[in-house]
Amino acid sequence: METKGHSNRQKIVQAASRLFYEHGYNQTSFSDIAQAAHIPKGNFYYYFKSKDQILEAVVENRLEDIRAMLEGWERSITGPRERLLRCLDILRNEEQAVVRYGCPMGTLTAELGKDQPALQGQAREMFQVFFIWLTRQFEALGHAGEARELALHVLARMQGIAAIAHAFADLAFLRRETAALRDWTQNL
Amino acid sequence: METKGHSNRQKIVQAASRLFYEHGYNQTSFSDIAQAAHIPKGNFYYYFKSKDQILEAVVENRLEDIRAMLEGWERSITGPRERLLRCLDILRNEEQAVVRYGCPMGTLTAELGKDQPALQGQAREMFQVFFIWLTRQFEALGHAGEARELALHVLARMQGIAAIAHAFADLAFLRRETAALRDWTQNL
DNA sequence: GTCTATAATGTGATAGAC
DNA sequence: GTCTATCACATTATAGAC
Repeated sequence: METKGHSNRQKIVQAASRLFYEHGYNQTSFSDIAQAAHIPKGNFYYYFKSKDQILEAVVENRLEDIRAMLEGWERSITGPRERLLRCLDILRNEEQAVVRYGCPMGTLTAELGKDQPALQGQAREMFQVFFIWLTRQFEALGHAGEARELALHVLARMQGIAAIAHAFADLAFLRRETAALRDWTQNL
Repeated sequence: METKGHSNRQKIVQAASRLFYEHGYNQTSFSDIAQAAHIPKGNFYYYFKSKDQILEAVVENRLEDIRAMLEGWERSITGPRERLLRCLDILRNEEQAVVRYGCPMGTLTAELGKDQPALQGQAREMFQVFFIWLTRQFEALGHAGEARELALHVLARMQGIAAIAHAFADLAFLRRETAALRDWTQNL
């Protein structure tokens, strides 16, 4: 339970999370993280025994953020359709980052899925949290029988938008396709 | 012009292409490639001066394959709609590999897009070739005014399917969503 | 808890004999 | 053209002083 944690530990996790997103997990070295977090290299084996464990902490940290965000929407947004639309807005709100670095969940999961199955299992959990939340929204919308299929469909559409927007660095495409996905959700 | 090339050079390119796909570019070392190609490490600086140049050759090799495939369809398949459907079939034909390793173009472009812009430019060319070909099919289908948008839409849908199928190792999802994309194409 | 020094390994790359 | 030996460097990781 690292609910709070020491300031140093938090600094490491946040620096690592950013670097993993911007440069990828394998391309980020201990030295990179230490430098970005302003922590001497050797010191941070006090907090983490291996690079794997930093990723674990990073994913755990992101999961907490995602869960807090989704639970916040459950409380602050009344209808399931409005909640779904709010979810799609992520792409627009993060459009600069998406065009530059892709989707933080998608690119990490893809990278680890190649040959680090244990680590990918961790990363996939982020998708799982979204999947469960989306499924609940579609059920509330009256699509109980196909809620899981619709949830995966939306996840895939969002991943595709992020992937192509990133590949072509195409902001207009991201906006256009996000709008189309909003329309699809409206007319569902 | 390495149309044919020495047997050794071809062995290196093919081994590297497979390893880049299965383990990622950054996670594949010179030693890995040398071992897989049964070529002594030192020897292959005779063929390539750097790791970048191997990637360049790999992408060039894949581009030739892609172009040959698309041109083959132009000759062997009469209607543009049938050609589009044939293109979607890639996902089904490669379903095992997609579930295991994701899309060869998408995962490579995503990896390099993080912080190797020069190399990403190479990889993106593969998407570009598909994009141009798809655009031509939609024009032939009578959608000249929105052919480019439709082409990118299809690319994104395919990328999304591959990404989620890979993330969840979900073969049923891949088949279901590919079928849905086929329907979309049929009714266009 | 914090930091320095350094070990052990693997990396991309080179020189030069055959 | 082919292969051996090896370089310089960066990497993850550890031991131990403070």
